[in-house]
Amino acid sequence: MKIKNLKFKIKPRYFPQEIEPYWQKVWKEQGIYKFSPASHKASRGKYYNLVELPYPSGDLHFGHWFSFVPADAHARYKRMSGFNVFFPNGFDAFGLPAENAAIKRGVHPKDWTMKNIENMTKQFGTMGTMIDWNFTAITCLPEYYRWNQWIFLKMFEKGIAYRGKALSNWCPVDQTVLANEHIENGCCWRCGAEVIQKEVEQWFLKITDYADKLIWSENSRVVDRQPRFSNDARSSFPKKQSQTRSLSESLSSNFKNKPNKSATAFNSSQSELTPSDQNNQSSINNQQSAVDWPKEVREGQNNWIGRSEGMLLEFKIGEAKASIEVFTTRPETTDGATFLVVAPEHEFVTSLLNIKDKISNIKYKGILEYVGGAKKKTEMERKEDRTKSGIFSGAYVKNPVTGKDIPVWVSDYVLAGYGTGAIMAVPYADERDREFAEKFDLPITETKFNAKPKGKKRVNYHLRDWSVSRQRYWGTPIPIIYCHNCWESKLKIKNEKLKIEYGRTYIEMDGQEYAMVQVPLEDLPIELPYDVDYTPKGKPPLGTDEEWLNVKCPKCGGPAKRDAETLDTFFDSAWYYYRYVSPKYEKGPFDKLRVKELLPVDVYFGGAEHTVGHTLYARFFTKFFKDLGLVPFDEFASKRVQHGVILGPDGNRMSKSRGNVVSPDEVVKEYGTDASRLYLCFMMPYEATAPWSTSAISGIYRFLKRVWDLQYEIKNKKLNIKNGLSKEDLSQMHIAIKKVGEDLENFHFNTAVAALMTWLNFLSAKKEIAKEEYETFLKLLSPFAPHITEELWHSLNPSDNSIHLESWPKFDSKYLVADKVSVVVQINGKVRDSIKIKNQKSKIKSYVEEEARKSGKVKRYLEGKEIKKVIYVEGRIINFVI
RNA sequence: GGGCGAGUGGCGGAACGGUAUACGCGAUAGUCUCAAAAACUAUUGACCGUAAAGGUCUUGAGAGUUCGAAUCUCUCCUCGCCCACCA
Repeated sequence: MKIKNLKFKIKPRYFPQEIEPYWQKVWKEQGIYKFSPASHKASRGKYYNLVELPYPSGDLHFGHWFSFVPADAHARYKRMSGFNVFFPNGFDAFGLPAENAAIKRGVHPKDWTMKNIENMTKQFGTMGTMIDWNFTAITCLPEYYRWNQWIFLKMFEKGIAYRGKALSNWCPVDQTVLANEHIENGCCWRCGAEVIQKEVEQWFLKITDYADKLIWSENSRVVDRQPRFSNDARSSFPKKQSQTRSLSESLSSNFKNKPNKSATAFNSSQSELTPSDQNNQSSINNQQSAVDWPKEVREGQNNWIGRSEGMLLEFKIGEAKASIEVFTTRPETTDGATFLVVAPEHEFVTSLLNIKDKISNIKYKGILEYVGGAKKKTEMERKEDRTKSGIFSGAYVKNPVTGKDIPVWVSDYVLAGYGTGAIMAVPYADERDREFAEKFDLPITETKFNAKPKGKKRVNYHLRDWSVSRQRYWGTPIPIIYCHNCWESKLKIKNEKLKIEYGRTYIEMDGQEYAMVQVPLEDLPIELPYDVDYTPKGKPPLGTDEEWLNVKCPKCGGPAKRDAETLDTFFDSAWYYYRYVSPKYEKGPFDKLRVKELLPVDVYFGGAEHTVGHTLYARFFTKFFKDLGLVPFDEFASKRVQHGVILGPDGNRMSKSRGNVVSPDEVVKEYGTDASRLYLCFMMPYEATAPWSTSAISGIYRFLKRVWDLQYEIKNKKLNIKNGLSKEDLSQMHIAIKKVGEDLENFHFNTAVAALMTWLNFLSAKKEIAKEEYETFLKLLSPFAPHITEELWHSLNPSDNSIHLESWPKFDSKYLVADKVSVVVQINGKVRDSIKIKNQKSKIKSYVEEEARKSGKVKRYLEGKEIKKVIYVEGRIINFVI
C-alpha cells in the first residue's frame, strides 16, 4: 500500500506538534493498522496483544500511557517481525464511580460514562498506538451485557450461580449494603450511621468448585518472566515452602512440615523458551502448553486459593446430642485441645443467645455485648486491633480423644467464613492459641502428635465463593424473575423437604415463597432502565422502579418480580477479551471459531493489583467456558506481564489531592507524543515503580531532535551518504539490531532505547553515514516513536510504504565480532591491564598468555612471583594466580 | 504476622559468575552570543596523589563458596508491594 498525498518538505526544526496529528490522520485514513483475522495464514501466525481494558474515568492519565505505550511498542515490533498482530481495546464501563459522579453532579451515569469514553477514545488517538478499534467492547452497552446475562444463566443452570448469605457492610438506617469506599471512619458516607456487619442474602459464583483447577501446579510451565538467564537455577521452583501447599505436598504433609521433596522436580527444559533469535520465535505461539506467568502471580494466586487438607471433628456439648463441628489440619494434636473457640457469628452463639434463660443474666449480657462489638468492627478495625479478645460462653464440650470437658469460648480471631467457624485450640502447638490461653488463663497440655480422632476428611480453601450481586444501579441486571405462583402451582404443597430439594430454585423474600425463574435466552438483554432514582433509598435502585420491576412470569404468565440487583463489574471484565474477537456476534457471547483462531492471548499486560482479583476471575471463566465446550484451552493467556507505576515528580502516587498529577495532554503539547512514549519506555524497567522526571523527558526530546538533525544534514549534503560500510559500522549496526529486537521481545524497553542512543552517538560522531544505516536506525526506532520515524522515512523515500509496514531488520552474527578483542589481564582476580588481541588469535591460550606477559604493568606484578595457575576465558579475560 | 520483591554514583537506572557504574538526567568548565536560552565539546563513583603517572576503596552490613562475586550460599538490617488472626 502506498501512502499518498505526501508532503516531504524538510523542515529544519523538529516540530512534533505538527507531524504527529498529521500522521495519525493519515494512518487512520489509510487503515494501516486494520486487523484482518484471516491474514495470519500468510504470516508467521497470529499474535494477540492484550492490555487490561481501562475504566472510563474521564481522562487518560500516565498510568494508562504506561500500560499501553510499551505494549504498543512490543506489538509493533511483533508486527514488523511478521506476525499478524491483534491489538484491540475497549472500556470497562459499568461501576460505582459513574454512580458517585451522578449523585455528586446530577449527571446520569450513562451520559457521564459515554462522554468519558468519547473523550478518552480521542485521547487514545494522540497516543499513536496501533490499536484497531474495530474490535472493541464497551461493557455498559446492552450488546455486551446481554452476554453477561447469558453467561450468568448458564452458570445458574449448572449450579455455579446461587443464592447464599455472607457478611456485608450494612447501614442500619439506609437499610442498604455499602461498598468499602462508602464507609468513612466506620460510618455510612451519607447518613453517618455506624456501619455493622450483617448477614445478607446475595448471589454467589461457586468459584470454589474450580479451586483445584485454578491452582498453578508444579507441572505447569514455569519460566522467569524475563528469561535472561536460561540455565540459571534461580528460575527453578522456590525451595522455601510457601504457605499454600501444592496438591501432592498436601497429600503427604504432616504436622512437622517435612521438607518439600519435590522442590527440585523441574528446572530444566527452559532453553526453548529463551527468547528466540529471529529464526525460532513462532514455535511458542498458539500452544497452550507454554503458559508463562510470573512467579509472583502464580504463587500469589495459589496462596489466595489456600488449599488445605484436614478433618472435620465433632465435639459433643455436655451430655446432649448437639455438637460443635470444627475443622482442623492437625487432627493428630487433638489430645492437646484444651478449649474450643467459636466465631461471634457462629450459630452456636446465636442459639445460646436465644435460650438466655439457661445462663445467668450477667453472662448473657457480656456475650451479647461482645458479639455486638465484634459485629460493629469493620475490616479495618479488626486489622488494627491485634490484641486477643474473647468471652467464655458458659458451655463445655467433650474432647473426643481425652474425654475431658473443655470450655467453649467466643472470639473474633476465629473467622466465621473459614472452615466451620469454630476451632479446637491446641495452645501447646499453636502460637495464637497459646497467646489466647495465656491471656485468659486456660490450661495448656502437651500433645504427643499421635491422636487419631474419628472424623470426616475435608479439603478447605481460603478462597471464598465470589459474591457477584450489588445493590447498585450502574451494572448488569440479573436475569432472574421471582414468581410466587410458579412455586405454589408447581409443588402444590408446602413441604420442607421439597424446599430443600428445590433449594437452588426456591427463595423466601419478605415472608413470601418464590420460584426462581430464568429469563428465557431470547428475551435477553434485560435492559437497564434509564430513568431510575439511583440515589440510595433503602433498597437497590432498580427496586424502586415498579414498572420495570413487575413483570409477567415467563413460565406461568402470572405476576412476578425481577431481581433488582446488578452484577459486580469484575463479572464484565472476566471475559471481555473473548468478545473483542467478534464484537458484533449475535449468536452467542463470542464466535467460537474466531476464538479458537485468535486465543489464547499471547501476552496480557496489566497491573500487579489484579493478581488475585481480575486475572483469577478471568481464568475461572475460561475454565467454566471450557466445561461448556465453548473454548478448547485451559488458560486464556499464555503470558502475563505486569507493569509498575509512574509516581508523581515528588515520589508519591499521583493524586489530585496531592496536586502532583502530570497530565499527558500537557506533556504531549510540550514535547510531543513520541518523546512521551520514548520517555515511558526508557526511564525505568517496565515492572518498576519510579517518579516522573521533567528534566529526563527533555533529554529524550533532545535525542529525537538529534535524530531529526541527522536527516537535516543529509538533505543539505553536510554529510555524504556513502555506500560502503566499514567493519566497525557494520558491527555497530548489527549489535543494535540484535539488542533492540531481543529487548523488545523480552519487554526490556529501557535498554532497547539505550542501545538506540548508543548507536546514535556513534552515527552522529561519524563524518559520513550510509543510507542503509539511516534506514535501519529509523526502523529500529519506529516501534517507540512511530511519528518521527514515519516522517523521516518518507522524506528519504517519498514514494515508499509506511515504515510501519516494513520488516524488522535482521542481524548477521558474523558482524557482531570485532577484528580485535580486548582481553582483560588480571593478577589474582584484580584487573591490572587490558590488551588487544586479534580475533583469530584469541582462541589460542598460549598466545594470549604470552602477549599478556609482555605488558609492562603485568611484568611488574609477576616479577619474582611463582605462577600457580593461569585461567583464560576466551576473548574476555586472562587471570594469573600467583 | 504471612507471602513476594528490591537495596548499585547527586538522581532514574545498566551489567546478572569474567573490565561495576552502559544509557539518560543533573553538575562543572569551555565554544557560540551584547546577554540568556538552545546547541556543541570536554570532565564527572569516592579517596590519596594539589598536574601527570600511579595507587587504594566501592554495588545495604557481615561471613562463605570461587582463580574471580553486584551476581551464587548463609546471617542480619532497611524499604516497597500484596495479603492478613486460615485453625
